[in-house]
This record gives sequence, structure tokens and C-alpha cells, in this order.
Amino acid sequence: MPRLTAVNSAGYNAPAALTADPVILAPLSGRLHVLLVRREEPPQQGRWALPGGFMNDDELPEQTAQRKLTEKTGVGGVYLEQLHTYGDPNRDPRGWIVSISYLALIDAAVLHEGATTARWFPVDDLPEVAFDHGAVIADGTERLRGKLWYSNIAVGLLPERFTMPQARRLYEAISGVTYEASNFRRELEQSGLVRGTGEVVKGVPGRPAMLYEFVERRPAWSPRRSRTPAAIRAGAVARS
Amino acid sequence: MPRLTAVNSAGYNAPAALTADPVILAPLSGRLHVLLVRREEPPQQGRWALPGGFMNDDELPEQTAQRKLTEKTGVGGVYLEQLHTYGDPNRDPRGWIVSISYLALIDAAVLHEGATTARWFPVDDLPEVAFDHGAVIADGTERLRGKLWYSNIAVGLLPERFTMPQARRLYEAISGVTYEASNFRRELEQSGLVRGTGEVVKGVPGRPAMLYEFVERRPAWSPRRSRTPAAIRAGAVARS
DNA sequence: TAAATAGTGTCTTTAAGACATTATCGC
DNA sequence: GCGATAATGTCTTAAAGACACTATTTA
Repeated sequence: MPRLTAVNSAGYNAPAALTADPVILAPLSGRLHVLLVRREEPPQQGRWALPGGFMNDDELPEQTAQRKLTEKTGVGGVYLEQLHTYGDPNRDPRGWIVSISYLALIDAAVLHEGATTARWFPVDDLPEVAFDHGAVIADGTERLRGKLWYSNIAVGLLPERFTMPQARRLYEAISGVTYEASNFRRELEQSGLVRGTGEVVKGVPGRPAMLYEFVERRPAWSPRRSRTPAAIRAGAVARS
Repeated sequence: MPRLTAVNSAGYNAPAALTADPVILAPLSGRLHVLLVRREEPPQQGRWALPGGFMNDDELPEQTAQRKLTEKTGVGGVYLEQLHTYGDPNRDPRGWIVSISYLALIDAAVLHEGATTARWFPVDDLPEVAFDHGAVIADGTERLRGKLWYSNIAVGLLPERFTMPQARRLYEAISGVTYEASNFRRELEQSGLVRGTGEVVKGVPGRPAMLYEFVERRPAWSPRRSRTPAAIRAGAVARS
């Protein structure tokens, strides 16, 4: 297979292509999984890859990520956050191809398995992966776990109204650790991200759980107070 | 000026070029500044721009950022962290040119003014800036301020041995807020990033200040404890 | 000894961690 | 009533914020 090359109209070597690669994560059976597609053609045929692809000159890289994700998996309309750009000219055997990666957390049920060849893999038990996608997935997982408590990134995975135990199990699946139930509740309540509705769940054994909802379903940050030294209040005088 | 274009060996449009653009920040006179160079040629002649430039096919984007920074400003050997990639095909009037930005915090004294045309500008009082560099600078400033207390990113700006008031004034210049002196001291000591040397400063009015040093001068994170709910200890049983 | 600067101590409030206790369901 | 599940209360520790006070220098 010949190496893909490009030259621009000024006579300089140009990158052969850009790719946009979405890292789509979802909790499944209590563990964090990533969505991969099997490469059916060389190079790296048979390996599993992120569902990304080449960028056109009339779209934003994020749009490319969205489009490729839909084409390859049927999943669409997810909120993507830019993750990292991998620019080593030797990272792809096909040529100088730079990858811009994006991150999303979705509900695994959004994927209609059977309709595509895409599959979920636990992030800590990956198959043989193409290119440098292993590192990309690791970067994505780390970013997601870092943001979990500082944003409402988990919002999309919970129903409109949810219970604390439900939210806790979700957070546990994403972070990979177990939380103490009452402290979890206190923390999530104090985060300012959620609000209690007056209602409770019915028809299940055990004490009925109260229902909560997210204050803001669009991407938002937790207003939790800063952990850096207090700035001095207006009017006060700093001593030196 | 004709638009720069590129086609790859498979016949597809390719990006005309990649640029790597360093956002070099430094505290100066108590305010955060950014290093810019004046564009001497079209497009956007006369505007001020980040000291970046086109990437070659035999270097990593970070190396490009380093090289361009040195060529344009004489500044070299700084620690660069990838910031964001700007991929809108219309962001640059010359053509489809994608920019990968990098962030560094340095000592303003490293720049030999007069030897270059590069100049420092306060980040909150910029001149007319080229392309989308205003947004890039804003993103860089935000990232720096977010990292200040979670890393030793400010290390490079302090001498080998420094005093608490010195460190405090530095942190204040970067963050743009004023800290209460004794709380600042406690916070920085507890961060684990610094260690007291036994010595004190001499020859200045006032009580002599004690000298500290950073435990680690290479990029590092503060080991401050997590602010997310405690994971349950091994051996304990989670109640549901 | 006064002015200037740096450092210490400490009181109060808030958040975090651990865990015992109480509440409310289906059966 | 019993098992199951959810929610509340609270005791303890640690961190953060505010600020009074003490210490050590130069001029």
C-alpha cells in the first residue's frame, strides 16, 4: 500500500488528511465501555478502531466526528467535547494523518446492536486496537473520570427523573469505585446540579425512593466552591 | 492573494497546512501577559499574532511550536502543554489551515526585547489580533488559571529558592486575585509542592523571609486530596 | 524606636468520612 | 411481621476563611 501524500498549491508537503475520532463511552453492566468498530480493510484489518474518519473541507472537525459516528454506528446527536490532537507524522502507517479526538458519554441503549458491526468493549479490557487508539481511549477515560464531579456530564444517562440510588450506581459504573450511600446523596445534593421533585417511586419493594431531576440538562459545571485560597473580599485590605 | 489548497495522492482535498501556535504567558508588573509578534505580511498585516507557524512533515506539532517560538522570539526550551485544536476550514483566510495550540507559562525576563519584534501584552488588554487568536488566548488564560493550584506550573517562574510573599505575588499576578497572606502560606505548604530550606533572606527591611524550594521542578500535580465522595475502603461493605 | 515586612496562632465555619438509626415499601 | 430498600441523623476529623497578634529586620 503506497503512502498517502499531499502537496499544497505553494509547493509544500501538506498533511494527507485529518481525521476526527470520537471516543464514545457508556456504562454497561456496571463498567465503563467504549464503542469500537472492526476495520474491514487494510491497514490494520481486523483490529478495532474508534468510529471516526476523514474530515471534509466544508465541515468542522466536530461535525466530522458526528457524521462518522452516525455512519458507522447509527448513533447520532451526541454532545462531543474536544479531547486531544494526535499529530505525530508517523502515528498512521497510511501517511501524515492527524487525528482530532472527541469525547462523549452516552446511554449504551442508544446503540442498536445488530443494525451495525459496532460493539462495546470494557475500557479496561480492550481487544486489539488500531493505530494509537488505545492511548486515545485511555486519555478519554481519564478526562471523563476527572470531570464526573465537576459537571453534569452524567445527566444524559439518567432519565428525566431519577433516584439517588440510581444516580449512585451510574456514578459508580463510570468512576469504577463504590460510594457510601448517604455521603453520595449529600454530595450530589450539595453540588447544585440536581433538585428534588416532590415525588417518589412506587410499586417496588423497600422504602420508596424520592425522585430528583437535573437543574440543567445542557452541559454545565458544578457551582461547588473553589478549593483555592480565598480571594480577599472587596473592601478588605490585604496585609503583606 | 489566491487561496492555498492541497490535494492528496488519492485525489481528495487535503488541509493546505497545519500550524502550531504557542500561547506564551508570563506575569509582568503584577498582570498576566501574552507574547505576540506583529504580522509583517498579508493577510492581516499589522495585526498581532501568536508566534506560531507551519508544521513540517518530520516533526511533532509540539516541536513545531517550540521551533517557531524560538525563530520568532528567541525564546526556547519551554514546557508546552497542548491546549486545543481549531479546525474550522474558514478560520484562516489563506485556506484550510488547522491550528493546534499549546500553552506555556514562562518568566518574562527570558525574552530579550530589542532582539526581536515580539512584545508582551496584558491578556485583558490586547491589541488587534490576527485570525482567531483572541479566542485562543482566552482559552489559554482560562486553562492556566484552572491549573494554577493543582500543579506546579508556576515553578519555572520562581527562583531556585523563593519566599512565601514572592510566591504569593506571583500567584496573584497569574490568577488576578488577592490572597490572604497566612492562608496562602498554609495552602502552599500543605499542597506538598514546596519544602522549606532552613535559610532566610537578608539585607532587606522587615522581618527576614524564609526560603522555600519546590520539591519537584518538572511538571507535577498537587497531591491534594480528592474532593469527590470517598470511595469505600477495601473490606468495608457498601450498603445499598 | 518607628516603619516595614514576615510569620504564628487560633477561632469559626464548612465539608468530608463513617456509620448507626429510622422509615416505608411488597409480600 | 419480615426482608428489602431508602432516607435521616450525627459524631468526628480535616480543611478553609478571617483576623489578631508576635517577630525581626533596616533606617
